[in-house]
Amino acid sequence: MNNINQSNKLSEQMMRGEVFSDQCPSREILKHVTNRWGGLVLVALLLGTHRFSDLRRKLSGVSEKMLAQTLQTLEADGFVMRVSYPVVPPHVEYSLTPLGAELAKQVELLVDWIEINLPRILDAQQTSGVANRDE
Amino acid sequence: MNNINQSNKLSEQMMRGEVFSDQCPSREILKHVTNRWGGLVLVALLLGTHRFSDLRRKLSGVSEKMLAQTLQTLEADGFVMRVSYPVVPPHVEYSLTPLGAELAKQVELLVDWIEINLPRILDAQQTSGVANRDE
DNA sequence: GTTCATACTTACCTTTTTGTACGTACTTAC
DNA sequence: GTAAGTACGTACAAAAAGGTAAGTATGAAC
Repeated sequence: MNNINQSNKLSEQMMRGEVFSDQCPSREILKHVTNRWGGLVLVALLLGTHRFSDLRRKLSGVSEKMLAQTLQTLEADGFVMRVSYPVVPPHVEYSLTPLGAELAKQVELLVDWIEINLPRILDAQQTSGVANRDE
Repeated sequence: MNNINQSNKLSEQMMRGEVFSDQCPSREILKHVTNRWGGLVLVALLLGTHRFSDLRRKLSGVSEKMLAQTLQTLEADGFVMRVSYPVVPPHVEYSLTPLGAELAKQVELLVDWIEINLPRILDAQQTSGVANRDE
């Protein structure tokens, strides 16, 4: 359409054909981060170590099952560290690994942008003239 | 646990209790951006205006239904602009609004981080010792 | 005149994700 | 002795998301 588009056709491909293509492992990671609770857990842990129940109370709406599952996925990805103290009642602490902290900061930027610009967005939704069937 | 955590308990709440609480509209927006195709479409459109079929070819794996649905949601949010030329065969162009471009850049940062750090992540997955039941 | 391309919509079905309710094991508080 | 708190696992159910295949309208190429 325009020559700008034409000229970086190759560089586009080089720089980031990856996520666009199915099969790429980054799509999987992105899913872990962008599913219902993944991102929220990461951002919550940016504020420091939390126990399981602390997180549950903080993320209003998570079920125990989902929180456990989310934490396990993030742990398996190497983003979250789990430390369990063998006492009764159980005491388990979750924190970010250095890798996880970097990721979490990116997620936080995105979430922050949305929160900060929420008024603009809500306004744009009004004036877009396009109806959202659901929600 | 630590006093750092204690001391910003209040400021945490002030600054970003929002997404953590259910009910907040930002959660909805976040969903539009983080579902299977939302983020990818935004990032793709950062490279310029695209026609429907261009996007379809670019995002390997999207069905027409999903692409149409995703675009409509993003349009309703005011992130994407749709311009249709009444010719035959149909010709429709999609591009980012200024608001959408800002968002898309944030998403791109996140996606880029994942792509760039994929080797580190894959490595961390190996050494995490935690198995992922699915995938 | 049959096929192709465009940008969709619709009905229907499958997969994935999320939730609910319960169980466990142990201890402290009432 | 009954309830509550802790950090989960598990079976089952519900909901949401996604996919498939077809249809629509129109004209252009073969």
